[in-house]
Amino acid sequence: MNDPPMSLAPSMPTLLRQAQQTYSNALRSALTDAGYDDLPTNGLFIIGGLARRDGVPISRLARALGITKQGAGQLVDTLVTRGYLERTPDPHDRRQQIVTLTQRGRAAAEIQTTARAALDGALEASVGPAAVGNARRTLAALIDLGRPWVEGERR
Amino acid sequence: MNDPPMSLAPSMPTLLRQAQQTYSNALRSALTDAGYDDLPTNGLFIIGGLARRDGVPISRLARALGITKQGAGQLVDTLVTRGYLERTPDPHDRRQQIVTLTQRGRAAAEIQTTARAALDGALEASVGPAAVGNARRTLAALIDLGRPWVEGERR
DNA sequence: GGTTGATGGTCAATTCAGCTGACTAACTCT
DNA sequence: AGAGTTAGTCAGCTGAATTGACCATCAACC
Repeated sequence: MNDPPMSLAPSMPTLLRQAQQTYSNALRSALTDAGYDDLPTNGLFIIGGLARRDGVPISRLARALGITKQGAGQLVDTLVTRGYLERTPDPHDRRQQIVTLTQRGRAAAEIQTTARAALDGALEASVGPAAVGNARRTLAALIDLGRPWVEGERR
Repeated sequence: MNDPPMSLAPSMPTLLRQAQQTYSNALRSALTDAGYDDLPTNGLFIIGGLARRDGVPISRLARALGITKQGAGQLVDTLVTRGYLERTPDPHDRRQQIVTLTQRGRAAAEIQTTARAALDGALEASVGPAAVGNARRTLAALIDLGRPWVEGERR
């Protein structure tokens, strides 16, 4: 199509993988430069999520990340010991531990949000806002395509 | 039951992550159904890549996957012991071990390619070929955006 | 022709992420 | 007052990828 004959068009999974790595590298290095160099990979995800909706129980994190609640619990553990998160018991449901950002966590979240916005902006500058909007909708449609499938079949 | 993901308007990294999971789930379950249930995650990637361009040295795999050559070596190891790959020394450069698909590997690659094409097709049916093409180009632009960055920082 | 440096790969030990299984505590429903 | 469900933890484990040390080969060059 657009490339010289030698190179094949990369498959969709490859594109997605590399695109994700692009974001991941950008966010991580912004955080590292700002001194937040001890975040586990999924920590970025949690911190980013909590930046928008503060105070979330662990099991919700687990579902959002697609991992077990034990895994989420461990992840929160390390983020707590590293000073990014706090657990506070929910007064309304004494089973729940509500996870919130500490000051350090909020600072890291802000760095991350800024870095993400910067990359988002660079992408829009490169291909135009319409193309980005379209790509987002296409990705959302793809995810919806997979959703029903996942429920039944995934162990 | 209806427990929507915790983000309001999903960020680009979230979309990419879930989109990738969609592909990953589809390919993996197609392979599992066909009896190839012992592939490690990145094994899909290697097999898919080798389906197009057979015979690749390990260090190239490492670069393509964005992992260390040791990691790639281990991955190839397990894929060899599970019967998907073969190592053969390169006669032109006696340092290199060329990795190729075995019969089993080719069979698995074919299943995977078919499954991927099916999902590609479903996506095109959902949003139209133009939108998919646009999304691919947008992702490629995003990846290019990250590339110069990577060179300097990455090993 | 022998040294130097880059490249390709391996071995060993370790870290890290996430999983399973088994369990307790609290809430909900009847 | 139970029975079932949901939230979370503890303990032990696996798998993937890392670091560090190392060897073999090739390419270049004085």
